[in-house]
Amino acid sequence: MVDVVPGRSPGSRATMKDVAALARVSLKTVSRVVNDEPTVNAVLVERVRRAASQLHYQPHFGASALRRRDGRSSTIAVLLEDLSNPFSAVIYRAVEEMAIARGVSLLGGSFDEDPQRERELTLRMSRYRVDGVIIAPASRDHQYLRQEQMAGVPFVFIDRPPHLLDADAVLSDSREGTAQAVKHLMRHGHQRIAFLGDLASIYTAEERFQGYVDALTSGGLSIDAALIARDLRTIEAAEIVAGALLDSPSPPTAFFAGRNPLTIGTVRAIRQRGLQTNVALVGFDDFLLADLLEPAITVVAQDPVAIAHEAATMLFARIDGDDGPSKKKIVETTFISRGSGEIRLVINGNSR
Amino acid sequence: MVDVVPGRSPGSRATMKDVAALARVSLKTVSRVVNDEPTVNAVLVERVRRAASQLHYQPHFGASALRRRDGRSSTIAVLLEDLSNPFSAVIYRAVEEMAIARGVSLLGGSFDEDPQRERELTLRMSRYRVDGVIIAPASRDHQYLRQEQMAGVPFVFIDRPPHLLDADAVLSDSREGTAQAVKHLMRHGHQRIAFLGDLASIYTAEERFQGYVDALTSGGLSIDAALIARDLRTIEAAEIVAGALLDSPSPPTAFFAGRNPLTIGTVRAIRQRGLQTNVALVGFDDFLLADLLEPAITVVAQDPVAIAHEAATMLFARIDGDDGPSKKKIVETTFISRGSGEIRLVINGNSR
DNA sequence: CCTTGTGGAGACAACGTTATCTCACTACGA
DNA sequence: TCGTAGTGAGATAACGTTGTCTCCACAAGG
Repeated sequence: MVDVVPGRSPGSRATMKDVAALARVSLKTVSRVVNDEPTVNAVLVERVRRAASQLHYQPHFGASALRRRDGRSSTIAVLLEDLSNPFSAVIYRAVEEMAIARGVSLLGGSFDEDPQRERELTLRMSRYRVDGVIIAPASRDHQYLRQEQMAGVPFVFIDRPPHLLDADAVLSDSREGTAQAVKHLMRHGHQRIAFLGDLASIYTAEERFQGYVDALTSGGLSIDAALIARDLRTIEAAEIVAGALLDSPSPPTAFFAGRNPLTIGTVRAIRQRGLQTNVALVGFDDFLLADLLEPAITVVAQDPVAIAHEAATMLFARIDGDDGPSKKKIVETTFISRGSGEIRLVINGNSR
Repeated sequence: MVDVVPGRSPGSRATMKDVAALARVSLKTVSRVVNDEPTVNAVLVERVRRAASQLHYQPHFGASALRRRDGRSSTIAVLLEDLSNPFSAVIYRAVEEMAIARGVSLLGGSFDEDPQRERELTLRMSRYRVDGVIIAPASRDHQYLRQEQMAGVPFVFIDRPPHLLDADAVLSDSREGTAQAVKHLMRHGHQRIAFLGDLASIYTAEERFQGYVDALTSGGLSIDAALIARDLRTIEAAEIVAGALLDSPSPPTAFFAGRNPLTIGTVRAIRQRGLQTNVALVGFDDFLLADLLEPAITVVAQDPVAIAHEAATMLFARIDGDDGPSKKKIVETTFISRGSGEIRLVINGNSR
């Protein structure tokens, strides 16, 4: 069986014109059939269908969008911190699930906490005429998106709110979640609680730090700068810093780690020193296998699937014409006790 | 400061025509400036640039591609098993890095091992007129892509080869990697080695099973169907099956798990029974924290970044006109000993 | 002086599709 | 018999761009 179709040369595709010629109808009739318009005679519909399939006709979304009144590209952009990290990846996937039900495809991109890359990628998306954008921004100035909004592109911010821009947002309650976790450690007798955080320029990192401060302050503890390490990005950096803290003359008795890699780095540092049954640890964000470590790791879990569903729902509502005032949705965090966060302060061999 | 631009209403965008009018030049001159053609007077270039920026002009990729001779959409499709699993996510991200350097954006999609979804998503991509496709297929019949290839769309298969289609491929050496791992277990005295694998319909799952058979056969051991469990997809399923095996009258003394979730499920089953120092385990595919479990998990590691780089390089070469015969590239796996795979067979309390 | 060449810029058509208008034909009532 | 409404289908223009052709101004050469 030879898969060659008369009149088509390799490297080119059949167009409506070709289908129309083969089916002996006008271009417009093919268009009507392709778009399932009901005003076409059944005989012609059948003839067009047959011709289209014989020529392997695939409609050209771009050309169609160009001409259509609504101009929709059936495409949205999903721009996240790093598609290879689980938090971003799960969000992408959850949005994909909702988009596919609508026949919409996703243009995905990663910012890597680089504000310039955010700007370039996001503006680039407008060249594709995406119907909307879900964005976890790296920058803290989103005025440059005003023009895009005015051109009719809806934006939904996730994980981090818009700055200097009025737009929808879906956020986790990082501050409250962190405060709960730190208070939990305090209830277990800890007073020297170290904080490991990501870049202070990142909204969520700052929120978590504020939650830490909130908890200590509300418990009457003072903030000890020697126990605070910020701007940590990698497992390795956290491992080094946590190790240095543990080796210091007055080490912390508990850690709060503001992000997965920092939690893991801290686990490594604690393990290396054989302190895993003495030093408490709570991490922000759950991770696979947290329950299989010994002790299992207590965490403040986010719900990336819920965040993604909320964001996609908001975005599609906007695309469908919702022009009400911008909304802000907070998704609660969940505290999961597993052991590492329940280690009590031990002084001279006695549990307090 | 009001961000209103004369003549533009909300919901619409400036076009070249608008820019041309404002700059008092012809449409074509704007096109030349936008495309950096050198034959435009510097004064006009400046005037056009100013007008474009004043109107927040963003070129329309779609319209441009429609008209241009090459018809390139500056878009490729990256279609994987599940963007939310680390293997797929890392591949996506590595491709993204290479694409961004070329000014190409990614349309990403997940198949979830559903052949029909593969077909729908992939053909859908041709409606977007993507310049090329990287695909980790779910089906084992890719004849339906012939027409796409003939229309000039290059395909690069990763992780799994094309079937009934001539196309480039980048694969891991699953069979050899597995055989090595199973022989490693045999060298540590094991004769009853269980195999846990994914859907037999999946190419890599079948390859790994064959590697297992290769190793046993070459070592003179017989294949015991009671030790083989296939078509397992989830952590939970693996946990149940591994548990049942361990509880059986003649349990395996070692496990080979053919995929991350199966490895993790097996770890859980072994742990629950307190057998972690008695039963050996090697998993296919490395995972974060494998080294922090006790014992740490020995694995056959793949190199998703290398796979992605190879695939993207091949794809872009094709897009740039390489029309040589199809290529097949094998990326080697790496055996990483961490402890769980080095547990020796113990009989009556004596190490053999 | 005229011819020829050159470089810069505009006019126009076309990419593949859809919106709108028009027209031919049928059916039906007066 | 004719007019009228309704229906199905084609002709044409347009979406925002770029390829091609043309034209004009100016310079250089004879």
